[in-house]
Amino acid sequence: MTGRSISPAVIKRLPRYYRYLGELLENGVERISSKELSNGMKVTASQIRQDLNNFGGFGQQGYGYNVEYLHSEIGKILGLDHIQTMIIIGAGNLGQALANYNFDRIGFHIIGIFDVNPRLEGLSVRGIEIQMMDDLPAFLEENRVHVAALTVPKKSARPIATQLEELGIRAIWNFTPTDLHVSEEVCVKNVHLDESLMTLSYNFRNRGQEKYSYRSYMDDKD
Amino acid sequence: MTGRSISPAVIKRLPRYYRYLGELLENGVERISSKELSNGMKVTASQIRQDLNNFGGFGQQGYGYNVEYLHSEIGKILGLDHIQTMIIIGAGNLGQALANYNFDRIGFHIIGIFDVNPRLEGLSVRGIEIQMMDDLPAFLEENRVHVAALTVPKKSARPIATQLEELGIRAIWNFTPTDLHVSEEVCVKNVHLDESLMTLSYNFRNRGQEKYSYRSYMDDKD
DNA sequence: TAGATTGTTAATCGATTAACAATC
DNA sequence: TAGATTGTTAATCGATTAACAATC
Repeated sequence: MTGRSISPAVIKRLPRYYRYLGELLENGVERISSKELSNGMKVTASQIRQDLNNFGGFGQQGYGYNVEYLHSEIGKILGLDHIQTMIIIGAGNLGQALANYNFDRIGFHIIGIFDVNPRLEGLSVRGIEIQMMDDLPAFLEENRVHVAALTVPKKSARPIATQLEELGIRAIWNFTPTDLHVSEEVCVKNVHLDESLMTLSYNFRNRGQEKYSYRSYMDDKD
Repeated sequence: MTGRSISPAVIKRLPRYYRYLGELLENGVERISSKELSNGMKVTASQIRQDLNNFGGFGQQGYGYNVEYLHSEIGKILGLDHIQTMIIIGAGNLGQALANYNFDRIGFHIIGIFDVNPRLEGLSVRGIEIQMMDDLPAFLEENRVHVAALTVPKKSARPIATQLEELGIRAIWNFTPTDLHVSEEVCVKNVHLDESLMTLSYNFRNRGQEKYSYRSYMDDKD
């Protein structure tokens, strides 16, 4: 369980498994085989078994997988089994939209929103008061923060990322349309909306040219 | 230029090339070699040359690439060389945030916002009046729409996607945390925020375990 | 026990990297 | 011309799929 590191391709599929299993759970499905999962998710059964076996065997020969158990195990792998805290840096439209999104559902609790605009000071979003960036260092002294979502204007993205790193933040969810320059210590996950839209544009304009394949699912639609 | 279809892995990298070249352009850089690009973008020079050669040769031996030319050619490949229209379905926080995001910058012009909530009727976001879903069919008769961004609640996502398909929409930018069931005719690009956050969570909790590699850039940080 | 389905090894496929001849 | 750097072919690497023995 220690040495080998898991391929990013595998990691990227786990949340989708997790979500699908969650839906099965809601529908009262107790057990499922890799073959059935394969049909429902448009992934090969072989890949599902390979993926899961990176983390140990969760199934049983002749039976398949227990939905509830598998769901909770994948949740553990993804770190969803305990509450993590998040702050939002940048209280603009996107920042406020994130604050209103229910990430508690997957174990992420938003405990602070920060901005530089004094006109926003004291306003609340979903019961969380917007604070000034100057207050951030003190806030981080008092509160353990796992993830910072970055929704500031492009031009302030890099300096603020540097500041966050200096303040000890080790995971940044980056919504700014730029690449951040932080040390290898800091995990960055980009949500580049413009790039996402551009690939949709490409696929839209060249649609019909791809030969259909199972594999294309994740590549094309994500 | 016709037959072979381009790998999704290549397509996914194009927007990032485009963005980086745009920055070089702003900084007045006229020419660049694949080696220099490689250094700046943390991708191998070999990969850059391979990627570009899927679309024909944009460079010149002994010289490298003309930044402006390459930027504009990639823009054409991605369909950014002419204005495309977009509507937003769901005028909640996320929908409004998208309406306020400047996608005109990359050639996408938002021409309509729709919702089912009558209390939103007549309100404007960035000068665009929110219309009722009932008005959508008539609107689509009058206006050519290339892309529909879907920012409705999870439970209405699938029926609305079906409706959009029936109304002739052929590209959906899906922000709902679910997979849509539409025909192969319709291009779907998912922005699954919850899944994105989950992979960040995984990487954050297992940080330091990956061996560093060039390749990991796109996989880890996107 | 017989049937089903996993866990896992082997085969295939595709994507990345390396190398180098072509050529500006 | 000599040097630089592309376009492209070949080699490597990794990820997906297939197959099957293990076993519930």
